[in-house]
Amino acid sequence: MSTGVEASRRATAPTSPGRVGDVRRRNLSLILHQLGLSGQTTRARLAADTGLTKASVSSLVADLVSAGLVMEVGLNRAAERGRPGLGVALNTAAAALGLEINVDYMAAGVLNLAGDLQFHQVVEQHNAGKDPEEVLGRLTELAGQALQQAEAAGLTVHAGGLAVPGLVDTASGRVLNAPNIGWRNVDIAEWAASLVPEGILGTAVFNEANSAALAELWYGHGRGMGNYLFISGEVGIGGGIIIDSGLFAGPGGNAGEIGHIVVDPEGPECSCGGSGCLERYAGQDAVFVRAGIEGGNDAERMAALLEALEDGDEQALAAVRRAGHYLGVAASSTFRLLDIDAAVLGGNFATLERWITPAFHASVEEHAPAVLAADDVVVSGLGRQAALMGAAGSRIRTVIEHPHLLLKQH
Amino acid sequence: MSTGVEASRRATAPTSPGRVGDVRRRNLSLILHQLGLSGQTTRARLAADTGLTKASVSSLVADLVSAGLVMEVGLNRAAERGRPGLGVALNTAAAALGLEINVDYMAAGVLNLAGDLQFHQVVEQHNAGKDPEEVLGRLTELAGQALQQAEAAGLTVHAGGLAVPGLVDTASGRVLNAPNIGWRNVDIAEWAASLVPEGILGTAVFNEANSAALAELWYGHGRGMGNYLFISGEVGIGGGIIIDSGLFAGPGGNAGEIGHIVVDPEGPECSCGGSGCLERYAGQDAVFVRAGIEGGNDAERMAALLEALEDGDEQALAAVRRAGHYLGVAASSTFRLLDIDAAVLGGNFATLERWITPAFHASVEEHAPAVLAADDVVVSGLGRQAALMGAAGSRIRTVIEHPHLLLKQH
DNA sequence: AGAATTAGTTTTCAACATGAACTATATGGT
DNA sequence: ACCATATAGTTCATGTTGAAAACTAATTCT
Repeated sequence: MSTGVEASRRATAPTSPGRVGDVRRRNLSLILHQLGLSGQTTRARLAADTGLTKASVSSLVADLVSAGLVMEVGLNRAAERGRPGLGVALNTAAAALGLEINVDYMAAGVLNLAGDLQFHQVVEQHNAGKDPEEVLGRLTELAGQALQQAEAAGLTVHAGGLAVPGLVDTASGRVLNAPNIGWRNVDIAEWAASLVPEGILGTAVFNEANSAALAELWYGHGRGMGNYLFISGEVGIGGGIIIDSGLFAGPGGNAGEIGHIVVDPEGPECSCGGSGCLERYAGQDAVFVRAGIEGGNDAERMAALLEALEDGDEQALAAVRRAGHYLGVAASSTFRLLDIDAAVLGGNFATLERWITPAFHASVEEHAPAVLAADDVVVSGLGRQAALMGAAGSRIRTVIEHPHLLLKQH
Repeated sequence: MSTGVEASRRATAPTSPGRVGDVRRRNLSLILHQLGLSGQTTRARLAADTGLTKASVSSLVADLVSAGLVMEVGLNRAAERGRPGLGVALNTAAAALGLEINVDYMAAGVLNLAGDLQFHQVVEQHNAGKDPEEVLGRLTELAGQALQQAEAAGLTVHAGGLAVPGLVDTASGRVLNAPNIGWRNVDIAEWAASLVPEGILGTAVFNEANSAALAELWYGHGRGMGNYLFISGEVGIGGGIIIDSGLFAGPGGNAGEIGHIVVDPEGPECSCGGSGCLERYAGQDAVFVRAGIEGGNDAERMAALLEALEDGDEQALAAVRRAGHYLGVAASSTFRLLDIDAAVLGGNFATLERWITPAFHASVEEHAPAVLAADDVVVSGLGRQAALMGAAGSRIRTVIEHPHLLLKQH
């Protein structure tokens, strides 16, 4: 007697036929997924944990081993009676390349199947207004170094992911509009295709905030949270919506743009053409102006703001409190609209944590009381690795969800 | 060479093993889904449309016929050469019961697999503050009449769906909080279980606005839209988010509560405990007060408002324009946040269409320019049938997505 | 009447997970 | 030492499933 759960957690009806082979694809993925949860384990335990039979697990694991996704790691002493199992684990030699282009830096790193960031390099560099070809050229170099290191360490890089601060069309590999670096309708599919020579899965483009939101979910403080709004304070304000332990990307793949929620219908015009957007109240520039901080590049101004806050400068404190207040307004609306009850703050908001979260909390309590528990606001600990790890992690997930793409036979 | 679509349209990794039999379940559903699109067709065309082989289609259709979900409808003259196909179609004798409890009426109807509303009855009745047992008792009577009519017409009612104006827990069959009828934490699972005697799928509870949003998608003006925000103006303001032709229900099943988006951070307190909520600006009571309409029940006041608007009463016009303006603020935020670009207005907002949509459009153009095309705001035509059809339709979808539940053997 | 064309069924086959039987390797008690 | 017991992993027969191809059926065109 069901009361209809299946109708609320909607799984849309299939539009393509199921083949017998789909079952194996699903179970290959299931094994990888379970290995991600269990770490090192044995075939017998995998069978018990997944509900598959021992026979099936053995067969599936054999395929995954020959695809280089799973490795055998000697005996697994269970310290109990019976024959000890042979240890199996995700193959740490399988990896994905993660890249990020941001306003004042670019970064590259290599993430293995188990989620360990193996190499990571950040290059400070101003990318705003630069020619995309030039920026991509330098990124190619940086990626090449990372790939070389990976190869030297015996890793196989199966895919790449690039995070950029703006709207992207992941499907076609284009950056639609990245205002903060001045890119508009840049097609990087061709560039991406040649980037990872061995990676038969190619290189995909992602939105920076969405990538960071996923990085928190998989590798950061969002682990185990399942549902939250990630708010990224870079030059603009980005966001990522995590629902049921997955990204809610929206129909076009660009949901989560919390920076252009209207927080005051009578508010000032925004660069997006609208008015009263959150970004005009809690964006980096808005806060600097309110705090009376002038001159220097972004990093210098942020340093000056932090110093002023440490010194108890009333103008700086008020500016940050105001940002937190409006951030809370936008978050309240989002919580109510999407039925979620937690937030993760990243980017500058993580840096400003001490001063911004009290105002944020108070504002949410005012506008959407009883939604947020005290410990449901978490601050990112991933820093500048977040977007890059999310982009690479998305590709790792692609491998975990579609391992059959890497099987030799067929 | 993929650029990673599969990573953006996230399909979370499986957590349960796939069996060979799952393939058939999926293909049974695929056939029903295609029949819903095609109407009457033939096995050969089904094979061409779905990608399955003719042999598989024949076998699947045979199962569905014996389950009473598909019927053969004589020859299908194609007016071309070759052997004519045997017509097959969704069995119009398979149906679901739809029910709605609202503030000042309750309704019942029976919807068949093809989406035709067979019986439909509305009873004007004030339910606010009444004892749930009493209301459910009267609804049982109404449902009984509908079921009797259905039986007399030879229909088989497989499941039921009830829409209520408030937060529900569909999984456990409870109404968590329905402020406008005064229900709080009412467990109706037991009542629901005994409602549809033959229906082995039971009766499920849904949120009224979400149900109405789905009704628009399947049977109303939302057909073919795929992505939109449905805004329901009843006593409160509800909403439903349709993404990729499915309901985005959120983690708890109650997403879409657009009525409590903050449209003015300095705004008045709301009954929800927050402040500046949309409902305080565009809710029924707020509009009546602004328009200077007093006395009478809701229906009478709405009639008075419409008369005043027709007469060109400036106060009434301003009140409705103001509601449209703030509705546009909340919609703008939603569009940006969720990356959607269309809206469907239902309930009172459909009634007030002529006066409210110009202000709505202007407001969206001001706060989120270039998001909305002129023809991307649509008005519901389903009226009081919307919620009921959505609730029944959700159960019809359950059958279409899980037809194996109704197969005799196994 | 016969060729052409389309619909639908039957037959054969390969992929796949299951379940049971079997082999392999450990521990613990006597 | 030896054997019962327990656990790990493999082998093999079986049932379900859709694909592919051959086949039968029904209609139109010439």
